[in-house]
Amino acid sequence: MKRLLSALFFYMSYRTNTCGELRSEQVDKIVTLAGWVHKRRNLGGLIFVDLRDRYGITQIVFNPDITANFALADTLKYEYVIKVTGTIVARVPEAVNKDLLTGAIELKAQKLEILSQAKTLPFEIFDAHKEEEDEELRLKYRYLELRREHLKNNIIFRAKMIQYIRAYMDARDFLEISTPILTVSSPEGARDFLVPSRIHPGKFYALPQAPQQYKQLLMVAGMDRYYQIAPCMRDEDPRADRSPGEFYQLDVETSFLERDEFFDLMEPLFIELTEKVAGKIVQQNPFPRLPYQYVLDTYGTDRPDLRYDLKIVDVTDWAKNTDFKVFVEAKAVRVIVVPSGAQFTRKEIDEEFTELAKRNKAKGLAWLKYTTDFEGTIVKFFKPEELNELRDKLKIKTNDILFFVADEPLLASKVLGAVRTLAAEKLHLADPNVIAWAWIVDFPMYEWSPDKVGISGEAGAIDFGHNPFSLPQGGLDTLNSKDPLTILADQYDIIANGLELSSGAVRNKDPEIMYRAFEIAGYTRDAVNKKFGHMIDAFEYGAPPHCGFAPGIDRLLMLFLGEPNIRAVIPFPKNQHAEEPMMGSPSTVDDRQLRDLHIRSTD
RNA sequence: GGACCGGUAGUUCAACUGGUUAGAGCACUGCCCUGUCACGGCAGAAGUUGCGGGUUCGAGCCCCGUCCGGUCCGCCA
Repeated sequence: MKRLLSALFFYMSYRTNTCGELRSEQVDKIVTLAGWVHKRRNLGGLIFVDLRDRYGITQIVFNPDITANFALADTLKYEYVIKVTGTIVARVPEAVNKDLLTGAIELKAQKLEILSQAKTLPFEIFDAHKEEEDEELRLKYRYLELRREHLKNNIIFRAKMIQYIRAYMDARDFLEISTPILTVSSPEGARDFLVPSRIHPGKFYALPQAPQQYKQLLMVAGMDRYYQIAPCMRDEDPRADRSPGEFYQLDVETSFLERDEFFDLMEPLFIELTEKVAGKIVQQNPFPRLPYQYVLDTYGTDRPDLRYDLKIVDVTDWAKNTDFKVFVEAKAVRVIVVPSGAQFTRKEIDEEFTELAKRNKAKGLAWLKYTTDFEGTIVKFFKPEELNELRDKLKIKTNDILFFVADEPLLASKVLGAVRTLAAEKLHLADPNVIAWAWIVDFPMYEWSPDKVGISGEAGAIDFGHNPFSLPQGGLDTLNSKDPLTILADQYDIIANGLELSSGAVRNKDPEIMYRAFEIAGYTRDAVNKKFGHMIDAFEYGAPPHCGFAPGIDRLLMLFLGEPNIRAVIPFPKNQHAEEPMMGSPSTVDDRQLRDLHIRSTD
């Protein structure tokens, strides 16, 4: 009986194969395929249908001599869901479609069944290379857009990458542990999403911006290797590379590892993802470990694209001895030499480079081309021997261009950093198949925050540079003896191709160092106890040394897939106004729900 | 919160300097077609030019307001 039922089930089953797997080897087999009508070509007495599912496309032929219900095939429209049973046949050599993996064969349909009809579509599925429709429309019908090749492949890639990460972590004794979604406000800077409590009138949960405190408490709990594909929620405005509202991180924390041991443990993951999952090339292995101040000076940003060299050089000493007043009087003069940059036209220099420099708050952008000799509007301010000295010092070659910024040292580098990016873009210096990973280390513990109100009541105060739970290098002694703005933290970033993927840190697990670190940033002992009492408390019951990081899953996908827009790697993204047009979130709720939550809307 | 760009058929776009009945591809409807794979051919339907006001003999086009969308800055690891 059981066997009879299963035989019957097989006979009645929706499909025996997928639309992506059939090859010449399966010729003469009788199969059943199910999927969507991707294209149809109705020749009158003969109908071709490209049948599509997640796995691929197979051509179906309906022929009145073979297909029992041929008339039904005449009614097929785009995106109908159908089930077809028939025989696999080899195509004649002239009819082989080389663009299709299944192009050597076709399915000769004996029986057709329509499983679901489809209305006229708001946009075409097969026309996937375009994607020019209004994004609002595409987001509203995201389930249709997800049928398109490009987006479908991105989402499949996403699943594969996460699967690879899980296997990697599992093989290294990491435990995947879920932390609460309903939690309390976190110390990080972004605005929280709040969830009103029904049971506690006037109180709110917060959605996690990151599971930062939980993962540290897991270390105290002895779960010495933790990870999670963690949802993070932040109520901030979106950007092309920043998902509005929510995103995912590979959240990681480990105990009993020095910083460099942690790097050694995690680096192979990024190398394997680059090479095995994304099929790209790792530029440098092991990853360079560059100090924060060095990259800021040399590339004008803490997340330089290292696929190309183009370093910024300080020439303040040289500039002081010239007669060019702007250079002599400036605090610093920095220069970037762009090989082959002499090809940039005056229009490009004025309208693109100088404009960019001004947008970045430079007063101007000086430049010199070197062809047979130096040329440019500022040549007249220098003596020949000064220019020769510069040429030798910077090893300038024919057809180089030099961009100078004279300003505060940091600003000069920052502006030239933007110039560097633009020049590289225009000269196509970045190889899209290469990923240049690097660790940026030694971030400052504190920074000057002009907007923060200090203890004295006036604007401007010392604030944490990044994560307040980072360990200051040198510990308590350093905190007590050095100028706070010179103290470095055991804090690091991992970057690639100009994208920041994660920050991380060796954490501060010592209550005394914590109190002192917060004190410098203007928090009293009481304030720290009130806000982080549970953390301090936990650290007093035996806390292991621990460190971790949290690379953004969506950013990793953008990097591997070369997507400039983060929404192309998220199945159901929110739009620029943090709305989701398909489901219609956020939405109003009825009065009764609000009453239950002790909430009244003022709008 | 601010700056810039945009909004014409289901969709992607066109419409000269303000001038006839706002056009084309794809999709859609009907007909023809047995080897197509961006199939082909014939015919057809489809529009409050985002919305409101103004200037003009006349506005898709110019002006004012407003709504919506995109990009960037502010914000944000």
